[in-house]
Amino acid sequence: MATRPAPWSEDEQLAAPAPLHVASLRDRPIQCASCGSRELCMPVGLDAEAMDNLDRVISNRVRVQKRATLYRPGESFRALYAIRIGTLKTLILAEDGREQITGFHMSGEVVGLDGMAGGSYTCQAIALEDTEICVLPFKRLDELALGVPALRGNLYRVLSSDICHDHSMMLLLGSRSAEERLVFFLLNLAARYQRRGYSSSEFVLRMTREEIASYLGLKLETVSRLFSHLQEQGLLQVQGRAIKLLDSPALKQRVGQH
Amino acid sequence: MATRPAPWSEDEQLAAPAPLHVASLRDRPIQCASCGSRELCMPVGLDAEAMDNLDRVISNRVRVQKRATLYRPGESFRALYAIRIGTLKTLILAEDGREQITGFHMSGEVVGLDGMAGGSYTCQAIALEDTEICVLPFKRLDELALGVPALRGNLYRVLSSDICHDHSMMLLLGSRSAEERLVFFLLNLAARYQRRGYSSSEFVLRMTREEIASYLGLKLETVSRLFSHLQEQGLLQVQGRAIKLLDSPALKQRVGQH
DNA sequence: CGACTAGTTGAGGCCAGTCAATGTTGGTGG
DNA sequence: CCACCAACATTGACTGGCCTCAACTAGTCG
Repeated sequence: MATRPAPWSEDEQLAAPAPLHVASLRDRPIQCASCGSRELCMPVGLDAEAMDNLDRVISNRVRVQKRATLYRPGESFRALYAIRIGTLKTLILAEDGREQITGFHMSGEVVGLDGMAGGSYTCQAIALEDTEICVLPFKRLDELALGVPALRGNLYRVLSSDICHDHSMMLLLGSRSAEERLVFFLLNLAARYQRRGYSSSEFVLRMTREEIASYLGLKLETVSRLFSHLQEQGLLQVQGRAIKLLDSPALKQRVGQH
Repeated sequence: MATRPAPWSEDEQLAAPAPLHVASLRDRPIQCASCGSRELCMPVGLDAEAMDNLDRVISNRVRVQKRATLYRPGESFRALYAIRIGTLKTLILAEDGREQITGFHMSGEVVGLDGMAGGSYTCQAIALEDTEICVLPFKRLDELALGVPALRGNLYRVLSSDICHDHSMMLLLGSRSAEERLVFFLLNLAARYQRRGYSSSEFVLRMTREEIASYLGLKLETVSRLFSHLQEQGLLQVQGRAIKLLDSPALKQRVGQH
């Protein structure tokens, strides 16, 4: 019944050894069942057996150093990557050199989805801090998912959530003012930290002003000015990358949330 | 091995009868194998048997009248929709009433992917002209895909392509000037018409200036002025919605393509 | 024919970008 | 440990691209 093979069906072994800044953690036994991100990640809702099988699918866990690249455009698609600990940015490059950050990703999130379409990644993923990654070879993940509806659902969910995120970014970039963009960004970060058990009102940014600006379609000076402006109004406290949201309700109101 | 059921696993029957402006074409026998869009759509690369099975998955083909809604935010996710003939726009609505068009979709393209994540659609899909749609009940599509790797690949491809499209829109909205945005838009339309066997230099827009503007994060006056401006420069000819690209190479150069 | 929608064009204003100077922070090596 | 340097961040002055508001035209439909 099947016809031509799927593009990722080649062996998932890496052709070349990983570069030094992406070190394997193969020796360390880490399991989904004991991972702090399991409630946000691929194993959500899997029973013990399925989770065991997922552990076996994960070919490798790697550490990506700050500023190092996990994958880059053109590299052939073999795997999805789940973030265990740390933060990544993904970005696309235009022919003329302009670049746009398409997302900041934290623990439990899955990146590399852009590679499933054309056989190779279209984005570049770069660590914003030392980051630990679970490598999910796609061929094996796909095969396991055949027998595990919940895993299949999670795969679909991850893909579709990414689409929804991107849609809301299009709304942000297409119709919102600079201030609204920054406030949305901060509230979104806060919510994501909260889901991970951290404070939703106090956190340290992992990215530079320039990276925030790129993500929000602004210039770094504008982001800097907005931080100062919001601080003057008593809505938040900024000290370099340390952010304290002093009045979340007012911030939410400012962007028409609730 | 499976645990909780996937959210779309309820019966795919519609609870209520379809509204009048979305009429069923159940009686008309249409098959993927004879569909003009098959090379761009879900059946790409399927063998005859798989294509037959896909035909059986398609519960229904419907006609959506111009300006009618195919699905709307909050409506529970049951199916993906493949466009057989016609054009749709998808848009998201902000709480404050602002809206952003997230895509224009033509024959062979699949919409509704945003609904897979949360159990209900987050976008609204509206026909820009009378449009014929193949309804792909997701539960059945998913089941068929278990046995058909090529179909599974197509499903992944459609999802991932959407993500890539959205990324390029984020680059467009975040880093490009109004003129670049419009030129990109026109060149993209041209390429898509060409793939469907139509002229890539002469076509009729299905959308208003305001819809183009929304998609590109601009105002309709700006779009109108840009059309006039590009026409003055001899790059294209505009007569209402009829567009003729007079110098595609120059247009491509203007946005740094090749 | 009038009402309505879609599109064009002009005048003026403002938000965010650009350019530039200065301050701050953190990593590195002496 | 501390000095140094480069990367990061802040702030100001000015500019300009796109938005806003408004008038007008063209086409459509009852």
